[in-house]
Amino acid sequence: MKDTDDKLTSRNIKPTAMRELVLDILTEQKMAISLSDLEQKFHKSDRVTLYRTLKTFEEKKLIHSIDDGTGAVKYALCKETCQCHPEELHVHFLCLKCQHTFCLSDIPIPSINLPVNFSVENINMVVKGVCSNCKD
Amino acid sequence: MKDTDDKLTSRNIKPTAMRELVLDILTEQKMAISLSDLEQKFHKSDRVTLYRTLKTFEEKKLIHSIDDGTGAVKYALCKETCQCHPEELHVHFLCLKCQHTFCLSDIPIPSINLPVNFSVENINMVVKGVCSNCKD
DNA sequence: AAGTTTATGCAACTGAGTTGCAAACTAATC
DNA sequence: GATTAGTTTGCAACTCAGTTGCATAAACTT
Ligand SMILES: [Mn+2]
Ligand SMILES: [Mn+2]
Ligand SMILES: [Zn+2]
Ligand SMILES: [Zn+2]
Repeated sequence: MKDTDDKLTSRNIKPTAMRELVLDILTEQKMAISLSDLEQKFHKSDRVTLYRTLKTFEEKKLIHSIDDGTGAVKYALCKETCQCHPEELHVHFLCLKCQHTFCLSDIPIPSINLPVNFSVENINMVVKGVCSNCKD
Repeated sequence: MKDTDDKLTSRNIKPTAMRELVLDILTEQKMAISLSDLEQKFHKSDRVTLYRTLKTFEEKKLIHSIDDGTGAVKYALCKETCQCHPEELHVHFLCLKCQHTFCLSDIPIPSINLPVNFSVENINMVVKGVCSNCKD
């Protein structure tokens, strides 16, 4: 998996077997997945290793985390060049029927006029509703 | 506490001693508080009762909850007439220094153009950064 | 090869949120 | 005022996500 390795090394992450595997799984996903979801994609796996792998990936901005209020943080790949700055962030969508969490990568988070002397470092915007698949 | 009672009854919540007490504490707060925060305002209290009180308050839209990603949901009073519809919602702010969560009641959540056939029921928008008190 | 750093696996713990159940309390009916 | 029915409260116990410590294994450094 040369391609996978490159993605890891370009983010300064040492490409171990575990990490390649996790990155490949993340790449396959159409929606954001939680640590538990990830764990279940392995037959035998250690929760803590996966946990630390996700932490590393997030620190290095290979993935971003989404707190959609369901109780489990979800993760999804960042775009190649993403540095997760406030201007680069996108809206997320939680479907209340299928419980899937989508990256609305094309929808940037609108900028906000904060009160004076408040400064932004990060923004989490989660829209909840019904997705197109679940629309009756 | 006639005023407190009125607020409760107007939202169809039976005014018990516990509920009056909790509502009074919530009314005093300048920022949103968590269940644990609330618990610590009592000398002797039962976490579960407070938990259920907050749940009831939220169901009846006397308060709204804020998931600011700190691991503990915060709560704050709604405005008198609030029905917590998407158009009525406001932005929240988490200060990464003092960890306080503010209701930016004057800043409505901007409306978003969702992909076709996606519908909104609720939105959570939390801006993280440094508040005016913590600005160095 | 020996030594150093980094990653992994297992056990154990924390803390938020939640449920079940019995006792206490309230409101309604006789 | 006693009887009943419905609601609220308090306590115990549990779930589950997230986290830490530590010992082993693997990967780099000299
Ligand atoms: Mn995303
Ligand atoms: Mn608020
Ligand atoms: Zn759906
Ligand atoms: Zn602050």
